[in-house]
Formats: sequence, C-alpha cells, structure tokens
Amino acid sequence: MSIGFMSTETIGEKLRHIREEKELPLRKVAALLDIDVAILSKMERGERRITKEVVLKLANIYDYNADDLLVSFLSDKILYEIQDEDLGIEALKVAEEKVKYIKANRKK
Amino acid sequence: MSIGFMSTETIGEKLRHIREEKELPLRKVAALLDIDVAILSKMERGERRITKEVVLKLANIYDYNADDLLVSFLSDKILYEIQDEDLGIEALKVAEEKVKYIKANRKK
DNA sequence: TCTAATTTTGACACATTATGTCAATAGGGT
DNA sequence: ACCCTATTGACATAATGTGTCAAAATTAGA
Repeated sequence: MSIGFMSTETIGEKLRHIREEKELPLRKVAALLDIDVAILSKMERGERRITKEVVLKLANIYDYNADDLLVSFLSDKILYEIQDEDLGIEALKVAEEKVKYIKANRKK
Repeated sequence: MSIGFMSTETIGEKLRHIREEKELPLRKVAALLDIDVAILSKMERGERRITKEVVLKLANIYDYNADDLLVSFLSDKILYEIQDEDLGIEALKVAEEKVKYIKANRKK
C-alpha cells in the first residue's frame, strides 16, 4: 500500500495523510483555516471534533475531492453512534431505508 | 394500517404508540422509570434525548422486543447525523463497510 | 358543563461537555 | 546547541444537556 489510503481510517487520519503528501506543516494549514495549530493537531488525531466547514475548507486547500472527504467525515460520525453495538449493521440498514423513504417523499 | 407501525416513525413516536396500545398513562410509566413525567413526555415527542437505558427499561415495561426498539433507537441517532446530507446514503454504505471490517478484525 | 386526570409547556438552576487561547514540553533534523 | 514542528495540558468561557417544578392546556368521563 504505497498510494491510496485504507478505507477504515478516520477522517482525521485521512486529512493528516493528505497533508503529509502535500508536505504542508500544520502551522501553514492552520493559518489558512484561521484556527490554532493545537486545534488542527487535535482534529487530525481525533481529539477534537472536526466540523463540516473545516472539511470543506481543507478540500479546497488540499485540492482534494470534497465529496470523498465529506463521506469519510459523515461515516465517521455514523460509526461513532453505533460503535460496539451488536445491532449496528441492522440499524444502518433501517437508517438507509428511512433516508430513501424520506427522499422519495420529500418532493410532495 | 391498523396494526403495526410505519418504519419511518421515530423511536419516540414508536414508544408512544406502544404505550397507547397498552393504555398506560405517562404518569405510571414515568413512575416505573423513576423519571419526571415531563421528561418522558418530551422524550416521546423528540424534545429530549432518549438513552439506551430508558429504551431497555421500556422494553421490559411494555414487554416489547428489545432489539426492535434498539434498532429504532440507533437508526434514529444515525439519521440525525446525516439528515439533509446529499451524501447520506454513500456515508451509510461506507460506515457499513467499516463496521464489517472492524468486526472481522476484532478477534485477532 | 363541571371535574379530575393527563399531558404539555416553559422557566430555572445545575451539571456536563465543547471550544478557543495560550504556554510549556517534546521530537526531529541540521 | 539551534530551529522548526507538533503535542500536551491547563485554563476560562461558551454551549449544550439534564432534572425539577409549577402553571397551562388538553382530554375523558360523569
């Protein structure tokens, strides 16, 4: 595995990998985001929550596919809700049904 | 639809329907749960968060399938994270992959 | 309608958690 | 040693969640 990242990495790990690929120091990225270096460091290591806004800004800064990052971001949040739950998979499937139902009936 | 509940109802709505079927007043159920009536009322209407513990206790009180309630409870939490997100479905699928990966590698 | 039971609403104090800022510390490379 | 980078922890403050209570609204029954 030289290029590409594991699918099980967190959004934080993913963002760190991308930043390292670009060889950008936290200092510079944090400045572009207008946040403290400490916060960005903690976000990459999962110690602080990442917001959707930061994810989108980083997609711009890194010139990286925004949808890809957003999916990683959202799936992380989902995973957090069902971690260690035996019924996690079942809950995911029910949630998917609900989303589809809502989407199908939204336009009415 | 006379018997059975819609799959898109929230856990709160589901719990209310079950309670109404049993013709139990909030007052009695709240007493069994040892919580304030106001809180239970708000939980059923989605104004206050329901905890896993309350869900399990209610499964006992109502003699209702606990797994069914838990799945409804968890899928609600998942849905909350991806509501209004265009990439919700995609995120759900990625989350499912991650869960399966984690499960498969947990025993090592 | 009147009454009682049930439910809802809102306000409040309190606890818990999240967030931003900063400085000290640690680590790597030259 | 130095410099650059990253991490850690402490702190104050903000935001959010929780329990309690009483008043208001709703419902059901006589």
